[in-house]
Amino acid sequence: MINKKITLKELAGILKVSVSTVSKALNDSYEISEATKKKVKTAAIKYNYSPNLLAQGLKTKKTKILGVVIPDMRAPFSIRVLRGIEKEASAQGYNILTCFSDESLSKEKAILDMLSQGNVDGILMSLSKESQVEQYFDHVNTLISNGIPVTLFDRVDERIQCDKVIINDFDSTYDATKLLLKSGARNILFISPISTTTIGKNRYRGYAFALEERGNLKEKVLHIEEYRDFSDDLTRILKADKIDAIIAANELTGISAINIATRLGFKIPEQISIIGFTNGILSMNSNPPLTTISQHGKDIGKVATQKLINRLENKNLDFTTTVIETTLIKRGTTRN
Amino acid sequence: MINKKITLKELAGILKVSVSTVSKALNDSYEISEATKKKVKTAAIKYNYSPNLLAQGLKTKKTKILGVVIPDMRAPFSIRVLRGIEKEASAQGYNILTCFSDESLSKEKAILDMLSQGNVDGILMSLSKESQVEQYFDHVNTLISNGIPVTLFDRVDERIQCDKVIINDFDSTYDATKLLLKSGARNILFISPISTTTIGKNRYRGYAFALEERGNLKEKVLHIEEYRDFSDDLTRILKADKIDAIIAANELTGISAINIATRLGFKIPEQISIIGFTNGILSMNSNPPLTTISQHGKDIGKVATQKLINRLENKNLDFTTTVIETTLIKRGTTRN
DNA sequence: TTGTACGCGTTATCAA
DNA sequence: TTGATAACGCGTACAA
Repeated sequence: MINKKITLKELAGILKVSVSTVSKALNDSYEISEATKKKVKTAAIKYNYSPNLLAQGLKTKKTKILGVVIPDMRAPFSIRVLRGIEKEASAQGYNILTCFSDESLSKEKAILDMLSQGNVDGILMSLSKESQVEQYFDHVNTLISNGIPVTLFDRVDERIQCDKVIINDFDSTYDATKLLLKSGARNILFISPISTTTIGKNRYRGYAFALEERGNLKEKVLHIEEYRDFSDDLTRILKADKIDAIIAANELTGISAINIATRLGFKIPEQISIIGFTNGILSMNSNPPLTTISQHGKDIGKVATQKLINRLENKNLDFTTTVIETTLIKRGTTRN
Repeated sequence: MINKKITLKELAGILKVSVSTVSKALNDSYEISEATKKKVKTAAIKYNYSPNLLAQGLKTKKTKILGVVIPDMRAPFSIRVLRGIEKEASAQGYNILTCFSDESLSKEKAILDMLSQGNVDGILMSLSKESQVEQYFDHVNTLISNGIPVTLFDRVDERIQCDKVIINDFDSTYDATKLLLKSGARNILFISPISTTTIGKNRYRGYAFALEERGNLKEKVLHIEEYRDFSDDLTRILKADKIDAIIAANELTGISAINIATRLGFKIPEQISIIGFTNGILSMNSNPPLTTISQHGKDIGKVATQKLINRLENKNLDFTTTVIETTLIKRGTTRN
């Protein structure tokens, strides 16, 4: 019995003016006198009017909704990016429609299909593993050529022409490896659950390049499956190879490495140093706290959103790629 | 240059039939012959037709979008619920529009305002702290009386008449406390960053009741601020009071308690047992792994979504409240 | 300064 | 079995 929804037409009826007068008054059109504007606006508040977004969208072709496609919501990094996106979007008056592709190409296709049916003004997305493995991007390119702006973040591909926001994955592990070398490590193990993604490859390259540059050091790489227990593999390697440092290609792997090594009796960081990725809640609360490469997930989300909205509101911009620099956050799992 | 969007009208033009015929054919109306149905459908695929969701929504008053309002996306529990929601929703052909109230009443109002403008068929939400402190729920009740179905989960209030999904917070801490007592603990500290919420109060009550039942034991409660470092307070208490067990009212607090106690040289669980909340990624990866009360966040999300969709598709149901039972997951921070 | 009339892309009603 | 036509709620060119 409280304030029921009211339409423009009904409001016009009450005020005994035409629909268009009400519409224009509400939109502050110069054609309407201040007097009626005021009258209409107060009535709008009194009768609790608010425009129907669907009708408005249908008319203006703008919904003020941004589609977000994320491959894996279990990843703390994804959540940080999502927070950045949501915050920036809502600050700019946009809402977000969040979808998860579960790293699957077919789900990704279905999502883009749905999102291209008029609901969203633009799309923020990170490619699924499967898309990257299959190197299939037609669905994304179709979307773009259909006129829906897309901003890719984190997992991107050069075969897709659009705005992009990435981190310098190569540099991140290159720097991390150098730090470990400087602190005396000589047997650095690289553990990666994301070897199939472009990002995973770049992180590996940064590691490998630093070793090669130093000369005389052997690469040790452990490819694992995401969200799978790898304690047996790691235990074997730790015992056999006199590993004195570990770089993990994502946060969870870094945390698990700490736990496994600790359980085996290794002192961290005295005997084994560990560096992980993502300055997330896990790293801050591990024991000891994990030294990580911060990807500034929130910034990525923020910048990606800004770029997308910028494109929505200003046509004919050139596509650009923004690189967010990573930062090494030193905590308890590395020496000095 | 690829498959451009096409409308019903254009498709009708191509096929030289009327718009309504195309619409009906696509919707498998009994009025249309199989022959033309087939013809229309293949043409629809060929010309890449898909309905404009806005127009469809405007017409049918259904958008197949569920609004989700969550107070705090940093909470691992929220994320688990969100996953449950997303999964169930997408399984049932719904999409979700995710919003975060940041525990703020004014943001919560703004969000509901926006969501009530036609975009969503129904809303899933958990109340913000501020709403619970202020005991202000008019915005939610207005929404409901405006005809938008709402399902509340986790943080609910009896002054809001709608479907609800909750856990038995009282039982959860009651059981946890009993377990600790049984294992020999006599000085159990309860740490809570959520004392202002109904849930926080119930969790406290479960703890207090178990102590009272046992008789002769003193309550020890530490109220803290969420996401704030409480090591000083805890250190003081741990040193002064010979605490032998801790119950933390949420996951992050439990993890922090482990770290602080460990840093002070206490052996866990030998000297201090710890039980936390939420069977999340943090608890599984702490050192030692945290014994937790699993709230089955994904189930909560799933059930809440099912209830909402059920209401959307079947009118005039009575409101019900579903209680999801918690489970104690014993891991490394408790004895035997 | 205000009002009329049309269209956005659909579905639904009614006639043919 | 098919087709005109109105309507959903809004914005806007154009007329008044």
